[in-house]
Amino acid sequence: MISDRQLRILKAIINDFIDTAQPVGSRTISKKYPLGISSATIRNEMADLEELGYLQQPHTSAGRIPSDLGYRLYVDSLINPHSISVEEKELIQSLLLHKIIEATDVANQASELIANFTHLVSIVTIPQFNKCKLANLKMMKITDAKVLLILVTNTGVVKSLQLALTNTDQFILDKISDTLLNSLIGETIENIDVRSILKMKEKLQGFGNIVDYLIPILRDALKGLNETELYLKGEENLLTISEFNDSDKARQLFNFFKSEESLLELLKTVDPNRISIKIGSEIGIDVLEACSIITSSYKVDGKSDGKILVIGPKRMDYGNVISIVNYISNTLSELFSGINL
Amino acid sequence: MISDRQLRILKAIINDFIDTAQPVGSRTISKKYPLGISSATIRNEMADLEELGYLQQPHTSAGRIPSDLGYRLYVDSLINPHSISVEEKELIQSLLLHKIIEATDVANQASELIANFTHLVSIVTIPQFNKCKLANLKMMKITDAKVLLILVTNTGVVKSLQLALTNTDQFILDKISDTLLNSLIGETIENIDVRSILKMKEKLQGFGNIVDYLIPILRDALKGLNETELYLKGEENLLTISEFNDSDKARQLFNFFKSEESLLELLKTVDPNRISIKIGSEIGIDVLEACSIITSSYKVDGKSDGKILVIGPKRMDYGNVISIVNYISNTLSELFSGINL
DNA sequence: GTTAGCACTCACATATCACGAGTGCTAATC
DNA sequence: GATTAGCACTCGTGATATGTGAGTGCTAAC
Repeated sequence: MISDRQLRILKAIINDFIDTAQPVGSRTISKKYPLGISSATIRNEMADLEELGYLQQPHTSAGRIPSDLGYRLYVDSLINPHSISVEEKELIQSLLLHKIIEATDVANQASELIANFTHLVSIVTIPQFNKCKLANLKMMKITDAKVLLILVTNTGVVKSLQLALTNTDQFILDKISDTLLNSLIGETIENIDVRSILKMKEKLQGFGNIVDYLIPILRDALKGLNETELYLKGEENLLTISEFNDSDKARQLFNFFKSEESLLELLKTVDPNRISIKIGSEIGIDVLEACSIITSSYKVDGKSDGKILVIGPKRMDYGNVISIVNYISNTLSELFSGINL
Repeated sequence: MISDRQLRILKAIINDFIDTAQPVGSRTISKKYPLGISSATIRNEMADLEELGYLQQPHTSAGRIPSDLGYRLYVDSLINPHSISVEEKELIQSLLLHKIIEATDVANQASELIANFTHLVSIVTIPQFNKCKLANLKMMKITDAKVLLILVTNTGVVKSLQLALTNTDQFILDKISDTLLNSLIGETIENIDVRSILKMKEKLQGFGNIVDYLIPILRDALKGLNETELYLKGEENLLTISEFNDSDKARQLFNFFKSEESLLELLKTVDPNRISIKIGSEIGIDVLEACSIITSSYKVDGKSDGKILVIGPKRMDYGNVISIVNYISNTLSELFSGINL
């Protein structure tokens, strides 16, 4: 087992390393942290902590740095609780709750906010639109060949889709829109299948051929809605992180972030039920060996749906990141559940 | 004056430098380029070219690199004409002309395309929406407190704006939308002022108080439309460019790109009438001293409006970039003028 | 159990050196 | 007179040696 004093020393070492990015020596600890013990004693404890696997030495005559196991212990029991300031909360509220209407904009803005507050890389996905219920629907003529289909969910999320529909008239589009809305309102988007559209064809006797033409287009358009979209922000922050300012490391990470498949794969591993932290090798991805990932999710109508992910070096300010992720995920949950709309 | 042979040598040197990023020596030129003269002769000519200011020597015993003046001569008269392949054209067409409907998406996609094709940094701005004519308009209820105003221009560009409007009914919104559209159709967005909205108030006698409430909201929403929006893509490409893989240089550029004001300032200098190239010091911005910028613009309804900007190292493949920028700007001009819609 | 003291280690910074790519100049050649 | 071969010279780069110091582990004293 690990003693109380060892824990305090470990915490001091990790805090110092998070600050300085340099291997921490025993003298540094004894001078900077008021533990009331000499550097020699700390040296002994450090040797023990290394044997236990919580620390490691880059080379014989260097100080210690935390191992993944050390970080694990740290995040599980040692991080300083943090809470974000009122000003930050107000900024988040004002940016997320006002002036934004499309789900994509919300996710985009949220991701930007997280990246700016943490100075790390952030990913936010938008909730699976097709699990929401339809609340409003309109078709608008755009040009002679294009029609815009606009869908609004009961959670206040807007999606617009382009349909290739020639020779239509706005009057007819309005009629069809109204009929469609009346038959489909309250239905979840994913349940809007050809069957339910066909049913409504009867009600539109006068417009038979347009409806025939519309059905497959509508079906294809709705199918496209269940792709996961993700919003990645703050890549540029990687450049200011000493771990990655070897431009090769940075490039590797940039390339990883460029590949949407890799990111989707990574997103699949997010535990939707709680904030979770993965450290270095725990992530299981070579490129991210030097990183830690903090994940969370937010709920739409009580069901967990959208995901939040922050990627940074292992020596990140976990307390701070957690509090920000937490606050944003709560805000998004409220937002998409319509509480604040 | 500069002789024909000197021109050929200068061209060879710049081409080689663009390839290798290394100072070019006389022997390299004599071996790689079939100019039919010996390295000694080339050496003499290079000394002359340096005296004329077209070349410079990083240090005494190194080869030559082009000066800004050398690049200037090169882009003015020596670049190899390039034309993009049919496959590339098709890719651009298919990505820009299909599935996209909002102006923001078009600019976003175009910028992404340019960045991918050139492996450089690209900026595309969207046309001043408020100079276009209104073609369609609808208001949609989203939640009890929010209404979505959707505007469509005669060029097929869609903009949606959120209005804070409580206690409305979709039926009333439809009525108001129709009346608004009827009075405003064909009007340029910037001409839709309070006066014209007021005029239409008469026609909506039954909805007096809602209209009163709506007018200031509408005015504010329309005011927000003339902000320049810009889409920056390809920053990550900077990392693979040897000029910037000193992570400090890269960071400086990333910071520059982060600052929207700097970029808007830069965009102001774009000559709307033709493709233009600025090299290094010609740009007049310290951070971009090592860069060249290629700018162009595209037209909406015959008036030049949107801007395109490519930023890269001085030793970029000018011919290639020009052809891509050219093609994209033409495609966007067509797109926003509705020819292909 | 704690701490002072000391020999030891090793990354990092600095100085030194050899190499070679590239130059300018001169003299021979076409 | 233009071109080219030849050669001494320059100087950045990369390799090698050297010194410094932060930090360690261990021992012995407290």
